[in-house]
Amino acid sequence: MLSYIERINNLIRAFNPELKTAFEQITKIRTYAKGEFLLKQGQICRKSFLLITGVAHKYYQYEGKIISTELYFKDDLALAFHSYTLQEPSKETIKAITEVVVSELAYDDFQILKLKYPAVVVLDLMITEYYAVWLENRLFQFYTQTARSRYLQILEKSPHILQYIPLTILAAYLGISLETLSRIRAKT
Amino acid sequence: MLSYIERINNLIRAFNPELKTAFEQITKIRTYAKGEFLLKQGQICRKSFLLITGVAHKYYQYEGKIISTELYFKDDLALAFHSYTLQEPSKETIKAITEVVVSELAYDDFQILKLKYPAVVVLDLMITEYYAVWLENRLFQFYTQTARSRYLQILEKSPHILQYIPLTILAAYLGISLETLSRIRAKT
DNA sequence: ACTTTTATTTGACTTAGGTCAAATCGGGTT
DNA sequence: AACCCGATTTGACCTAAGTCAAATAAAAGT
Repeated sequence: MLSYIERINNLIRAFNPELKTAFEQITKIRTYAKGEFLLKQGQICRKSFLLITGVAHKYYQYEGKIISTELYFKDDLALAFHSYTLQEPSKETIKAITEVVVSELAYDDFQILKLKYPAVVVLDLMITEYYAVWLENRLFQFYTQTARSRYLQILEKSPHILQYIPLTILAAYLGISLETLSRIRAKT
Repeated sequence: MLSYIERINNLIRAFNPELKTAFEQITKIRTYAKGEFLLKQGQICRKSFLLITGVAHKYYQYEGKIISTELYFKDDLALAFHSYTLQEPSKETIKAITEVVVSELAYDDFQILKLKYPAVVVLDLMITEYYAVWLENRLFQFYTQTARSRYLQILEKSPHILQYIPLTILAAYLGISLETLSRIRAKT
């Protein structure tokens, strides 16, 4: 996702103390071991996960293949949007690639908070807006860029990704086969 | 977009009379002739357009090619999301394919309404959520479906599209070349 | 009806990326 | 040091879709 985190942080910082306390009370720090699932396909996504440390991966399977939808790092908000928003079973799985520490927040608690504090609805809207912009951007990249330039762009913008992510996952995230990624890396 | 319009309509129906009046006052019916632009690339998207009749097309140019991002029919809400949300110049253009009648609503007026009525923020959130789900779905289709099955799916789900849309635009919307579309249509 | 323009189809050829299978490379184990 | 297992690379071949160019077909203008 984009670094909309600053804007959102500003909004949160402006929350009154009462609301801040309310937030802290429904938020829970938790650690997931490497390889553990934050959400499994078929489950309803009832929590959002704000990554504090580590790397996570959201993906689904389609006709045997793994299709990556998102990679999460520090400060990213991980959730299966469709499932979370409509509280329906998720097609996507979220898995910890490294050990991951998250701040968890239950959907229901968040909804209750929104009823009580209109400012939280604004927060929700902002997060959703930025997710939509991120999606538009990803779609744009798939329309206009070749596999190679998508790879190069990641190299440039987020070289840290390569640190932690096995090539299988990176290939899936780029929407190409492992072999193609390997060939791209060979040249250049 | 999905037919989220019902849910949204429910929400709007539940608005109190005062808010309904306020809405009507800032909303304006307008007609665009076939070929006219609702928004040009480079402009800031300062209005949203709810289509009442007609068909419109959102697209951008990239390296000489036209890339379609959305087709709008009756009850669809047309706007260049990134530009609208951040009030930045738009990469996208919105054009009337047929004569189009819309209900226009200015960004600024909508923002003011949101400040005054929290329910409008909820409305905005709902619309944005459904747009994000629509985007996720479109991305999913590009990942998993071939050009042919994307075409067949449109044939099945929205045959009315073919009524009004020249194949050039449909091809762009499917993310394929005009020739490929023509060949797909030849078989089957 | 006849011309001009625009939309669509068809043909020949190219290309990015996929698939399947085999070969290497590492890094732990013992 | 020898072995194993997953990760990565390399090779040979295939396919969906793109490109460019030419041929029709359909619309619009006169």
